[in-house]
Amino acid sequence: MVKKERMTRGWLSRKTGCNIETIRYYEKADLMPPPHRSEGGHRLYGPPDVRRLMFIRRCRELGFSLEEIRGLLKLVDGGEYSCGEVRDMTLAHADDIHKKVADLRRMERILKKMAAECDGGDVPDCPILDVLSA
Amino acid sequence: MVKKERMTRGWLSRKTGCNIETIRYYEKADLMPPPHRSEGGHRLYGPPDVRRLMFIRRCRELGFSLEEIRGLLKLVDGGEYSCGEVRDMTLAHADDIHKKVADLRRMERILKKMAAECDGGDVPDCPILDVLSA
DNA sequence: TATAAAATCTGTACTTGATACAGGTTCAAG
DNA sequence: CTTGAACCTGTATCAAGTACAGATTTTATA
Repeated sequence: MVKKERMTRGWLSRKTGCNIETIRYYEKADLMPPPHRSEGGHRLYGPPDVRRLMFIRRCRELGFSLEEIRGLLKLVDGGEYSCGEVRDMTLAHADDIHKKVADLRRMERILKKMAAECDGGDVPDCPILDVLSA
Repeated sequence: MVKKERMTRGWLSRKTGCNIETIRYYEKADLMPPPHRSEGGHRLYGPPDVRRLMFIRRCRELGFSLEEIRGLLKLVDGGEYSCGEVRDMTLAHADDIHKKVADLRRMERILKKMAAECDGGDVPDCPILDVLSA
């Protein structure tokens, strides 16, 4: 006998790691489609919803805005996705991230240097403002 | 005669690229110090404010919360902590940054890899979308 | 100098991307 | 058949801004 598990909002939340309230929010925000409902009005999902929500979550982690994700999903839903458009968005994001990494590494190095100077006993004259505001 | 340019909020906004309203917001949020005022009550800034605001902006771009930036600015402002405390906070921040760098590098790698798999044409099976929803 | 136009002032409302809570209903286990 | 967990809706809250309204100040032009 197969264990019949109801695929409710809580189930989807557990499957995806997405906050249960956020699922409702994404539905209202037109990222997730309105799901089927039980007799009593409870939301009922399925594996495709897991896939879609994972996609949304992954995109958020990668720094896409909900608006951008809506765009990506439209490509998915429409079936006529232009791979070039998706690639362009992706590369633009990758480029942003690359620049951020460079700055963060610079900042890390400076903070470590400050800490080292601080070890010596005198208050360091912090150069971090200069570096990041340049 | 030197052209005397009033260093108002609009000036600071133009110098830093920061939204003019956001400057007021940062003042209320204790990130920017209350500036001097003209006779009529208009805010008057100076070069140090440009430096500080640029720093805040860059930190935001790098993913620091206002709370974290407040912490960094306290280190920068100095005087409030013992040398040991400064060193500890600084190293903690450096550690945070190190983790952020690792995460961002991972994201960048994934995005680049996905883009590489994409030939840019109108192929109706975009690998990026597959990868993201997998 | 008078006055119009631009900039700024304060306070409040709206936005995004969630998350939390209140009070009521449905579901499933015992 | 009860009872508690899970779910429902709606609204409130949060962070980090952004926008607007109506009043005042500053600056430029006639």
